[in-house]
Amino acid sequence: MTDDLRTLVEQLKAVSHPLRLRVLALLAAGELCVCQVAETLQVPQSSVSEALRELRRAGFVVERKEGRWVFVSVVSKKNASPLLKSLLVEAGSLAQVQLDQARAKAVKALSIPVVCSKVQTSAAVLRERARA
Amino acid sequence: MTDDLRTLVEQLKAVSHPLRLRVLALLAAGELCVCQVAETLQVPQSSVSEALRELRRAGFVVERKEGRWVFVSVVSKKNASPLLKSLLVEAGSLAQVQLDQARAKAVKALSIPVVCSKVQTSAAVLRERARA
DNA sequence: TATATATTTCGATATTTTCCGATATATAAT
DNA sequence: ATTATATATCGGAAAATATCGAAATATATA
Repeated sequence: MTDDLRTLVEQLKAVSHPLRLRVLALLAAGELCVCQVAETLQVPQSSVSEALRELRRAGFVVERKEGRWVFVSVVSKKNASPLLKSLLVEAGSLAQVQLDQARAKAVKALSIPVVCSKVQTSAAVLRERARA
Repeated sequence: MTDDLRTLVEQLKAVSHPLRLRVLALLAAGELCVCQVAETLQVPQSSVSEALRELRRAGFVVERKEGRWVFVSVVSKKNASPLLKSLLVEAGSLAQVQLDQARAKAVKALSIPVVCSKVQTSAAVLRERARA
């Protein structure tokens, strides 16, 4: 098997999994941190972390560290393959994905990571951001 | 998990496999019968049959029976999802796929199914076609 | 009818993937 | 320093998938 074939297969494998596809499609609506994804989708944090590792390996998402948080987002349009683009379009119309995106909005609105942080932590981050 | 998500995941699973992806990409260059695919890719015929079953389930290929042969091809453009279309574009540029397509041409040129039929059989099919 | 060919399905094993709790690591707050 | 929070990695059992020869099925030929 040639390398280029292997690479494409690996990319397809990365998204042919319910959780990984949901995570990717969720991030298409905007950056989130790992624990926000876990809270939104109601799955164990370690599962989200593993899902993101695969999506990163495939080149579909990138991460940005801020304090103890890791914020993830879909790669920029210029770095996205046509395949990824049409996948996101296709996934974006799924009922489940739309529910997930709505829930993420609610999770974000409530406060910084609902499930894994206290209000003080949120305040600290806001201070941190103001400084930067 | 909602049905629409499950369906998309199944479609992605169908192509996230080296042989299945090769078969699909091979057929993008034109219809072939099962044994021609097996001969072209040099894999057991039962493996090709199983690969095609998955691709059919996913709605990516259709079949047409002619005598004892089963000819398979990619679904028509109007039945192809945008996702399938960009996948075929992406796959079509792979070195492996281009080699496969060239080999299929040679296999077809030699005669009707090289590995699994005799010359008489080929002649019989030509007669059969002439009659139809 | 008997034989050959094309394909599918079966069976059985090997391999990979999934899943999630537990643990480790890193960073921040007190 | 101690504690709390966010994330990553590990371990390993259960489930799913891959693989391919062998048997079954279908169709054509002699």
